[in-house]
Amino acid sequence: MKRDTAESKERILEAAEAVFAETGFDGARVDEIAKRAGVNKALIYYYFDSKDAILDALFEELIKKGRQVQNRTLADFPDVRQDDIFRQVFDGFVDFALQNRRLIKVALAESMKADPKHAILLKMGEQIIDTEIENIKQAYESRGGVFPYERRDLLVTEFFTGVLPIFNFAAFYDEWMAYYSMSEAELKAYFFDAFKSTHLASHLSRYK
Amino acid sequence: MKRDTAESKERILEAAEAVFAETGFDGARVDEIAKRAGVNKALIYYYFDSKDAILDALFEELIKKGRQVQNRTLADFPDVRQDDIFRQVFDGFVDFALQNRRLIKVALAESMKADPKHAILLKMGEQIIDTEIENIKQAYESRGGVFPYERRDLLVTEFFTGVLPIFNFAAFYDEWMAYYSMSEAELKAYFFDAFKSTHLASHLSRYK
Amino acid sequence: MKRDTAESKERILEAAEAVFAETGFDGARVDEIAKRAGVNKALIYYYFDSKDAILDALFEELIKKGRQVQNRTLADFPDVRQDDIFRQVFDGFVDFALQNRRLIKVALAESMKADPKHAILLKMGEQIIDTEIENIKQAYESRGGVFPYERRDLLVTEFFTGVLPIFNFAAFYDEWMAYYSMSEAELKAYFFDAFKSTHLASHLSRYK
Amino acid sequence: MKRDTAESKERILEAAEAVFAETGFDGARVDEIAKRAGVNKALIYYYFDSKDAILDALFEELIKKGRQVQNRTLADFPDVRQDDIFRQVFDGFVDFALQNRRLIKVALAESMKADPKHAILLKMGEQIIDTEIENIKQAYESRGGVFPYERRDLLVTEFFTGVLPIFNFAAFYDEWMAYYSMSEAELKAYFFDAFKSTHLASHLSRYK
DNA sequence: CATGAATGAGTCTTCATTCAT
DNA sequence: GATGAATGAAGACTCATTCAT
Repeated sequence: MKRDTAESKERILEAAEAVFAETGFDGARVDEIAKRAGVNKALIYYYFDSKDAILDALFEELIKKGRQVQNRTLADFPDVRQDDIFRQVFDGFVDFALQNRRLIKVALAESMKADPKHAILLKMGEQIIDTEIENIKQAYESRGGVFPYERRDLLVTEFFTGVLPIFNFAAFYDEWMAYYSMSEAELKAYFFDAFKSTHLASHLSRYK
Repeated sequence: MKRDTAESKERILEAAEAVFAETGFDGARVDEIAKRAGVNKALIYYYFDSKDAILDALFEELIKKGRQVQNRTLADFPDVRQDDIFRQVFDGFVDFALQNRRLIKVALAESMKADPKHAILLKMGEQIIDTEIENIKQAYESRGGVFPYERRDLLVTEFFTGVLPIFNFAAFYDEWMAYYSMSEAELKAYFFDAFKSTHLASHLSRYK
Repeated sequence: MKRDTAESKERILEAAEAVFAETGFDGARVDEIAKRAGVNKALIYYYFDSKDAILDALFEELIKKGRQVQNRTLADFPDVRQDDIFRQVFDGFVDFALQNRRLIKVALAESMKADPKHAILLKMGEQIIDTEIENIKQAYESRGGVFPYERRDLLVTEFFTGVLPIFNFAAFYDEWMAYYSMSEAELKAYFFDAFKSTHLASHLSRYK
Repeated sequence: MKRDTAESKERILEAAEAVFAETGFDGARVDEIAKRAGVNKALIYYYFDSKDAILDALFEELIKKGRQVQNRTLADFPDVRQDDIFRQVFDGFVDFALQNRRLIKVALAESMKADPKHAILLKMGEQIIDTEIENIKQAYESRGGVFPYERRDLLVTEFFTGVLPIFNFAAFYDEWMAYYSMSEAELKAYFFDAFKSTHLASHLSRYK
């Protein structure tokens, strides 16, 4: 009873992402994933070693996508001196976060667990911020200046006031709209203003 | 295995909070809670109707504490015109968040689930922000002015760039220190600077 | 719905022994054990960590019983010079083997598996034979003689022509009676004759 | 992954024999057999109806080989009066047993199960011993004598002190060498001595 | 002949919850 | 209050077997 061949694996990943996001990883049932994917439960174990392995596969994909988005963004906006550059860069991240908000939810929840093997968000954050730092540093140096900030300072600043707010925005996007009966447009507009007047302002004042 | 009697309930709550924080609510085992509390598993069901009820009790306490902190803060700093008032107010919130970071972790994770009955963080955020808004509004009006902001705008702004960063800071506090071998003092210092230059700056520019 | 208290564990072990013997360990179903023991399946896991652990417990008991039988036998028949002593000793072993034939079946089957952790029969055999050797050696020495046999030789001889035939006799006891419609008495009589004219004869000719 | 075509079936049987011996029939996985045979799992079901059918095929082959060995032996040693004839006959059986020790393991384990359909060893034993009896009887009669033993007596004697020790020797051959770090030569030498001084001695004393 | 994909029916194990004392 | 024992209802994972190509 084969389907559009080899697409089953994709359907499983898609279904798993949805179920994980809705119930959390531990709350997710493999049965439910199978049902949503429209496949036999055993087929899931044909493609993946375990429930954990499904999440690993999803996270790997997420990290890859994140890297791609960042690389593309850096290529598109090589000069960070213009005032509106940051805004565009962050727009890119917000779109990425929204598109992947289901997995970001799971990543947030899992990363708060005690076992450090779950620390995916810290790893992703580190990668994103280090790349960003490297880029800004090069901009400084290409102008003959010296990058005047410490990595550890920037990691904290960028993670807690840059990366996390965007990820949280994505993670609570749907719940927020449901809770406040707010439209996507309204929510996005408010958030962009908020982010601009906080994180972006800080960026512009810092990196001149 | 009897202790100072009746303190068992407290021990159960304490143990549950720890276990929930380490493994997430769904990942937590009642057996483990009993073991850590040093009580028989059945005793947990003598005091609580269900595993859910334990979390409910913890959340209720958290909300109560949150309200107290906010009330105390508002009482201590009735006049928000001074530049450093906000800083003190947020210091209060950060301390509160850190002290309750185990439950905040759980609240964050649970609030991202699809079922709206888990939306505790949205409720808490709404309460905190509405109270804050009310306070600022009164300050305006006591000076004969008119509060010029919309509630929905402020809810978004305060939630995603005020409440959530602080809660996330608390939630990732331990993991961050472990991941980056960073001391509490260093992490706190960086975070306060970051928060000051983002959220606080925005506040000061907005509410004159 | 408690029963005659704490007897459940015993019933589980008893049922497991029966099921393991009938179907082999891998063929045994925990459900079937629970059904036969008249207990809830989960109770099995209350007392034992796993299906494996049940077998371990049974084997441990078997080894303990084996040691007891051997010690008692050696106490009863300290002087091995009499012709009929060996017969009595072996009678003791045959009774022990028959009484524990269900577990001996499992031990035989498991001991043939590749993974050395299953080698229970080799361990039991070694223990039995070493004790026996030690006993015979002391008899020699108490008479001022020297025990003239090598351990490795005796291990092979005793294991393959002493221990194993008796264990096999026990293991195939029921199947044999069913297959040949033979009575217990007839089977035992033939086997005792056979054993006497083989292993016992060898013993008597060897240890003078 | 095609090989010299049609040899696949042979490879499957070979792999199955190995896996059955290592893990027992119930512990064996068809996947593992396929992997070891280097064929697709479905191909196994092209050649065999079921996992059971593979074992049946192997057992059938074993029984055929057993018959051949016995017939050849009887042809080679028609006159059983010579003292060393039995020794040669048993040597033949030991070689046969060692060469087929993997299947003998499985036969032993399966034959101890409750369901009589597994009683292959009893069937094999009966065939071997009846043939042997028939042969000895003819020797008696050709000399004008009368064969003075009962079939049921001989069945028990030969099975438990003849056939089974040899089969067990084969079944535990590898495990024994591993357990005691004993060489093949040493083990064989000890066993032959042991067998000679027990079963063979009995034979020689009985059939004059 | 051969294979990758698919599946129904288990199979062990877990877990929140309850009960008798 | 407190506990050891007990249980129903899942839960993750397995496995022999089949199917389409």
